[in-house]
Amino acid sequence: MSLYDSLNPQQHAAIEALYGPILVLAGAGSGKTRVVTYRIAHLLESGVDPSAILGVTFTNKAAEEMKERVQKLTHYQVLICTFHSLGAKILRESIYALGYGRNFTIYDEQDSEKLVKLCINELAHQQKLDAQHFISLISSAKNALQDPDQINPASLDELEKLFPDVYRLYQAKLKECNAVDFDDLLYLPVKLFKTYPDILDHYQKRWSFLLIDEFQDTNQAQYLLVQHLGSQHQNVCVVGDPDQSIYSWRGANIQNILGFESDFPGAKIIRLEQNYRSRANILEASNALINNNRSRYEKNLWSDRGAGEKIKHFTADTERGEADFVAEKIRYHYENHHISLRQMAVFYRTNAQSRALEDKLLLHHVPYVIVGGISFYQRREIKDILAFLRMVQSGMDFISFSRTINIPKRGIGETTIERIRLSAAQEGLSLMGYSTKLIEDTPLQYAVKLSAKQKEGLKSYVQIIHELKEISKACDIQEVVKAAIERSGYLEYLKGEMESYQERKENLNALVSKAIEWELSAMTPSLEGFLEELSLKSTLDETNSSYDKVHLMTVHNAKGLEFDVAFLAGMEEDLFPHANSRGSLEALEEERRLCYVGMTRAKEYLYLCDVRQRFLWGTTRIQRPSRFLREIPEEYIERIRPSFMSKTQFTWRPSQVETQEVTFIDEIDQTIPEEENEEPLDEGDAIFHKDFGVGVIRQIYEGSAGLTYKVLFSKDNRERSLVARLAHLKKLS
DNA sequence: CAATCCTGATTTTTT
DNA sequence: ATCAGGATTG
Repeated sequence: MSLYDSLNPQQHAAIEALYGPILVLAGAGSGKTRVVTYRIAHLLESGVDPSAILGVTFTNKAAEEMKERVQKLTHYQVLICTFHSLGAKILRESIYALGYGRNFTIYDEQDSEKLVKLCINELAHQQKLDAQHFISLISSAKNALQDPDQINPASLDELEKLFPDVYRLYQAKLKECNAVDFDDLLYLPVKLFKTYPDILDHYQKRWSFLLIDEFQDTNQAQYLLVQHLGSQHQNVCVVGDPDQSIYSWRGANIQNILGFESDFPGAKIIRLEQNYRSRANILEASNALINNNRSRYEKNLWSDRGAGEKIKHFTADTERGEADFVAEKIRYHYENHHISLRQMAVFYRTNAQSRALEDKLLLHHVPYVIVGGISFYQRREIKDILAFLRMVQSGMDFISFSRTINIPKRGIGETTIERIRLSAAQEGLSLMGYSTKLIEDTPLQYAVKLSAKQKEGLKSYVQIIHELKEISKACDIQEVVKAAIERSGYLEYLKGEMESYQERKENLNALVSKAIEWELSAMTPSLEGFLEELSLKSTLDETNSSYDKVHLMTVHNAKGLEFDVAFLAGMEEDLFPHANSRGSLEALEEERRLCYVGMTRAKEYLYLCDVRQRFLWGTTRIQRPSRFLREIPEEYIERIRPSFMSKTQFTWRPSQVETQEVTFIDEIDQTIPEEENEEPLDEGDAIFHKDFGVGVIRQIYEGSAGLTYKVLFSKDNRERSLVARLAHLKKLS
């Protein structure tokens, strides 16, 4: 079999044993994805039915990548999905046994929070309780598979006394809305399997070969899901690396990887220890770092890719200096090593750090893309339209009802909404069913009194939903989405807020495009399926990834990726390791694993940066270098002085780079003579900038590159420093 | 009772 | 800035 010749003996062993449980301990860069895809290929070659194979990953990105690679290798379609979409799939088919309808809605955190607040208000009357806190309590309870009755009251403090009641009511309300939350997607299937062995049996027979990726990040519910599905046939292959477990705060349990051996007796254990990714300097430095963790299984990753360059460590004065350094080094590698920008990445611990980096990259004309930043689907306008669509789908979904009923303004406020909810429940009707009766003047035992205006409004609302329902029966998804935007009068409603109208409108257009795209790609397109997909995907796919851009992301987001050049920014105490890990050895060790993940992403060049002074949490703080810097032996590190700072700063632009911001680069490059800026600008002036929109000048000062404006732009609330002679600023009013 | 205006907090990581 | 929560107004 020539296909497998390229594998090393350990990889080979992981692929050969088709039956029985296997635990693959795959170190960073040891060809894990390769093993999984080849294993699937081998299964198919041995005559296993493609529909009998189930691959489970942690992220959508990983699932898609693996699906694609299997498709390329074998030309078969194999079911590979995330834990959450697997849960959704199982529930769509079998949730009726738990008393929900199969067209249930999936609530995101915002939706859940609203519901939790309702519960708290109902139970705790005047008392003010922290909804966020209760949400996390509910989430951990579900991850630990605890029902409200199983909560130990002794473990609760004074403010948490009501927790079991809130949890119980919350769960009841979810059911009333025919909705499930994120955690339910794991929790309910396990419950289903426990209660109904025949349903479990069905799934055990359906998927007789399981492959689980990133096993170190599974929580209790996910683990039990795997255990249930695999307990009969035992054909379970799990792949993971305990050193890369970085989601314990979400309930991930490293012990799962240990427990595997006892739950699946006779499991074959295979270690992949050859790293094909990084240069030895990078790999050995990472090994040295992770060795500082006390609770850890010995492992020795090695690389034969040669020592490579030493890791560079740079200390900047401020976060702007740090960003300048990053931009400069990106330029250096791009020009001298001809490394494409997409092969370079900047990692940071917290999302907030991206601001300074973005500013400087823009200034230096370095094309970049932020991976997994602000979520597209969490934007208000998107959520509003989706809520309309959910009402079409279900009619019981209170959260979506209360979100949309007063859009546009119909004079129906919170109080009326709550009354409708209550009365509908008392009548035993769905929200839509009750509303229909109400406007038809059908005699009701519990009728909500409405003013003429409210009644008129409710009438038009019900009519819109009915119309959309008709359209959804007859038309494509994209037509329904378009209709939801048009019939609801949403654009007119948006015009009330002139500020962001254009942007929001564009987002809605993007939603329509997404619907078109989805229709083309899905095998059996349905509105239900479309909504489900959107609920489970937090970010809009970067379809423009064909552009050559530097990738910016949090270290968490970097897992599973690799780059020729990687920067770890903000290597400072209280930032990385994060302040919240102070005093907890476990949390600190997780930070260290996170740092390990970040470092091992780099193939050729790795930069670690820290800053003496950083604007953080509202103030400028003096920062100390991260302990992680000290934990890396000197021999692997080269310290860099800030002497490189040349005046080339503002002149570089990637020459053959194809970017979306072509116009931006071209325009900003034509330096305008200063006298053309006829209107003198002052601090406090409102200005308009071609690329950033409206802003206010916060400060004018003499910077290293000349007169500089510090401008706060309202579009994204970011402060950017603009060199006066390059900036196109028009004074407003 | 709804709509509008004001205040204060906001930043760890995410399916 | 934006969002949520609270007070005020109509």
